[in-house]
Amino acid sequence: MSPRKRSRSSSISSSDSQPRKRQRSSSDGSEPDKRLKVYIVQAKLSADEVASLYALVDHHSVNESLDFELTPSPRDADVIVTAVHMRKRLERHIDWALAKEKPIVTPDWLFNSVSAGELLPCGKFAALSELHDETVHNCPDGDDDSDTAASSPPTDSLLHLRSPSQEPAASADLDWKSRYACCRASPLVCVNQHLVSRLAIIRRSRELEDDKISALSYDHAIGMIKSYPYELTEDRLNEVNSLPHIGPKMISRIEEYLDNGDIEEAETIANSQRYQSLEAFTDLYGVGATTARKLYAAGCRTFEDVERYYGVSYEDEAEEEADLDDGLKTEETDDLHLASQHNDRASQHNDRKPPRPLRFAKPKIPSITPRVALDLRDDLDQRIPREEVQEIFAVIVRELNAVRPGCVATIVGGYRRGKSLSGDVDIVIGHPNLSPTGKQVKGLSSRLVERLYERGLVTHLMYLSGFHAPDVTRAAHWDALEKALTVFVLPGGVRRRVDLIFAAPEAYWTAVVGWTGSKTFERDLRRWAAEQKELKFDSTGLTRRSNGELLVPTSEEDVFRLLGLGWVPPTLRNADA
DNA sequence: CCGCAATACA
DNA sequence: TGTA
DNA sequence: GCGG
Ligand SMILES: O=c1ccn([C@H]2C[C@H](O)[C@@H](COP(=O)(O)OP(=O)(O)OP(=O)(O)O)O2)c(=O)[nH]1
Ligand SMILES: [Mg+2]
Ligand SMILES: [Mg+2]
Repeated sequence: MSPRKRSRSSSISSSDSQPRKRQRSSSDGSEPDKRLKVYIVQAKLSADEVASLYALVDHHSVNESLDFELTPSPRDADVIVTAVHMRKRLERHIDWALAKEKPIVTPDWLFNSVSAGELLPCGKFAALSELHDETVHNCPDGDDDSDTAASSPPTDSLLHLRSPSQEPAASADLDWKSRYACCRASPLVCVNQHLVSRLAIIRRSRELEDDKISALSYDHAIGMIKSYPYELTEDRLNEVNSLPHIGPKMISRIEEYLDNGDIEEAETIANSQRYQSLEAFTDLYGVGATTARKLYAAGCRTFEDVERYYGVSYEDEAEEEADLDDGLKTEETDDLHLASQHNDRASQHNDRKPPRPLRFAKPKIPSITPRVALDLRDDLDQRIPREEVQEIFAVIVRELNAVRPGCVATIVGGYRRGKSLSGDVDIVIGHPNLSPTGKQVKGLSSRLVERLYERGLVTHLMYLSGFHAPDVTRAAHWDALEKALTVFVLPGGVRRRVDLIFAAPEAYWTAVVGWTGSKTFERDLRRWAAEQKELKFDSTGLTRRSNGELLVPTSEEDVFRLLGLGWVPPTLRNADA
């Protein structure tokens, strides 16, 4: 989202970069394609285990740093995975001379590498002890021979360097003049970034003031400028003027910017008490624009005011335990509740719905209340460095594989688009092959969250979907996704928002696309699908509008193909400011 | 003039 | 109304 | 605020 300011202290410090002269390296340093070829010896593996391994490998998986590929021939393999431990047994599948030239590892090497987010040293995973030395020598871990073993800086090197740059080149038919963000290439930082960040202030103000349509217009204009490949100058005005979503109003904004190096309204807004207060209030989880305006109208200007308003700290939480999660609890001062229960009276007295949605097991996981949100603020308003995102991801994958081995997971959200700091961690979890309607994932959501909670890794649960009473009135396959929105903490660490999205196999790739963003990119994907292709796209799937037929993509690229779109790598989906 | 992404859940 |  |  937008750069969060350190609220609190005044200092206006507009630290935005000035109009750039810097050339962005156009070639975008893509790698010479380092896909690691994996050969899997099926012997001694159950069908399930084989399927799991194939799933891991086949879906290049986990994050962009690891890129596997199945190979049908051991001779072409960079690594051979087997559960066989004896020479005689292995020789039935692989020529011994060949075996000595390859790293021969156990399936655990693959799982653990995926968990760690990097290729691990093979030593501990040698499948045959008598080939241990050869295996170590041929191991694809780290960089060839330099053998810094990658063990000292555990989850770094490979990952950190490779993730921001992206893999396959963007499709040729991207067009910066298109009116859909999903047809354009939008880098994280564009050549006119300073202008973009000024427009973003106006946009944000419109949003806070509940002028959604105006905000949308600025979203569109910002998106156009983000993908405009030239530095804006007077002589480009004509060209820019002819761009979609750039009308008279936006042109006047741009002209003002070119003349004065800034936009006055943006400056005024940014300096206004109201804007600063509203912006700060919405940093509180559960406080949106509407609530922020109400707080402001109630006289609040600073966080101290809000704390007072909601009843200051301490608040013995003795009575907190007693009440159940969704019975309304008249909390806080009479007027402003954070978004919460607005049970229409109908269901209030009516015992229609399942009396107990089968409450999450034993010790209830704390949910979010206004007080909790205030307590969490100091942690949650800190943004998350990439390295920590990877760390959190590795832990979650580790726990996930304990709960359901063979799952595939991908970090999505801003991280995947290359942001160096993220507001939260978004993870899509799937089990790409196997089982028609996600029997593998259903219910996984609560099981994983329970486990994380028991281990002290999840402290709060603000949202959990996935239990379904036999409610008939469910149109599409909305149950193709389960979500858990959590507060997660590594031992001794800062508490972080972590979103877990569990996808049924047929929804896995649309979920990846749907959760990679950016937000404007997503809206335009849906618009494109509807307006140009008579398709309906959302993170649960892609359907034909005529007959509702479900189109099931087999890869992320396939999602774009089915939509009739050129490939846009995640790092070029940054259509928002 | 009308539509602008999408939609279940708390 | 807020959330992804 | 803009596109159709
Ligand atoms: O209204 C929304 C909000 C989110 N998303 C998708 C796109 C977005 O990229 C993704 C993850 O949402 P999140 O709020 O985590 O945003 P982000 O892009 O990951 O940025 P941040 O670094 O703030 O988490 O979910 C939508 O499609 N519509
Ligand atoms: Mg995110
Ligand atoms: Mg998120």
